[in-house]
Amino acid sequence: MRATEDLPAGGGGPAEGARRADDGTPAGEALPAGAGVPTGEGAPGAGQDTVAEVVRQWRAVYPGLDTGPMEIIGRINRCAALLQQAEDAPLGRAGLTRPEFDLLGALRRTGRELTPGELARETFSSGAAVTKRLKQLGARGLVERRGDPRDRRVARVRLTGAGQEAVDGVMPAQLAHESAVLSGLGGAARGELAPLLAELLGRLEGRPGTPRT
Amino acid sequence: MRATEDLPAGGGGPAEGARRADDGTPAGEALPAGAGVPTGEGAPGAGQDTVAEVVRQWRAVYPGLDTGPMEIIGRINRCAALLQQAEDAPLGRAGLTRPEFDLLGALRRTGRELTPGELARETFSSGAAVTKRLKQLGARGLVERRGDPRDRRVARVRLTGAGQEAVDGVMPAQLAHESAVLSGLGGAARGELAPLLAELLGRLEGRPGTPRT
DNA sequence: ACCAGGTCTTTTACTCGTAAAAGATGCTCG
DNA sequence: CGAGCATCTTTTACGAGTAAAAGACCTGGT
Repeated sequence: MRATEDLPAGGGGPAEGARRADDGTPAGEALPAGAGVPTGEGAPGAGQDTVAEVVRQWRAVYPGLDTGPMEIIGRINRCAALLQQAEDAPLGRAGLTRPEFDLLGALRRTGRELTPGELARETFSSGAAVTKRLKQLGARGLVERRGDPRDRRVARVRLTGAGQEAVDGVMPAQLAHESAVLSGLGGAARGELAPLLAELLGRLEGRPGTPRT
Repeated sequence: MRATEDLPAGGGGPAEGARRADDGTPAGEALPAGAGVPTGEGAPGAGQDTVAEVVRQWRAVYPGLDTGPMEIIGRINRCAALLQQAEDAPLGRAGLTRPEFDLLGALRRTGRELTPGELARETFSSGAAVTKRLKQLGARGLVERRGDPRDRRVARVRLTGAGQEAVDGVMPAQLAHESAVLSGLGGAARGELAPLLAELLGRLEGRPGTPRT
């Protein structure tokens, strides 16, 4: 997760490697956030996820440890990974990657010009990454840049007409696609997940949250 | 996304790019999964997450669209991104990245020798990535490989004593760290999240789920 | 005015992961 | 038996992201 997103996918902002892109996570560290248990496995039934089996294996190895956190964190990580693969079909059709869409989306939702630095913060990515993406999106005619007259260090980036059309053309399909991915989830579950995740995310964001370079 | 994990983090398996993050998410596509709203924002209070603000912006732009999916998917992506940054402190201290830990963890939890292909499936990463990690972990003396006598195409990988010590030394700290990250989340919320995420993950994994190369 | 220090963006060097091709075996079937 | 195809792993080529340094530009104090 990377941590990239801009919202049709539900929310936040820019990409990440969730990223992760992974980041996914860059050269961070590597705790056990949920290795799957892709191998055969006995249980046939529904409702079995790979994380459950991995947790079972770990408990057998370390009977004394509390594996509770794995069941939440591992699942979030795994869900994010699968969602990012499944989620991006409409974007791919439009010839956009998620980080690119996140950037365009930030401009569209805020409705104003943004500087590269602001875009980096909105999309939770590094300034260097934004520079590269702007170069590509500019070459494709989706964004324009002009210098700020007041402060010549600063650039101001805005969507072109084609850029806005691209976002407006993809967004409905993206939201519909995400809706489809979540279908099959009981209505009750859907209603409960959002607030619970909001609480968790609020806590996580409370801490400074490792600002980007 | 990346999307790498092996469990202490809660779950699933290997990385992803998340990323991989990914992003994160590798070169997938880019729906709006939750661009943050890092900018000022008016609301001061607690319980405000960045995704909420992004959703608000999108709704203002597209009043007719159902932004519900964003509130779940965007938050999952953003949580995964933040968790992967916050989560890996103990691993870093041990000199391991998460993908490396995922690999070692797969060997530890299964308790047997695995082939590179099996490791790739367990850790949800590509075979090429496993090859590279095995080279590094082998050079550090954490894993050993020997040829399978029956089938010389196949390699068999196992933890060395040092490798097992590394996992056993880090795992408790990692779980404790993850527990700390989740503290602050009400006990009720903690109890509800795991089964809800399990249901979602089960659905997501039901589909083939883009097998790795 | 000048200069030390800070801000904003881009560039550079590097790492990591992937996809696709290449190698090396094993297996089946005529 | 051996040709052709499948399987397992590694290699190659490349794209993307990051951190850190470099550039360019403001600003406040003296």
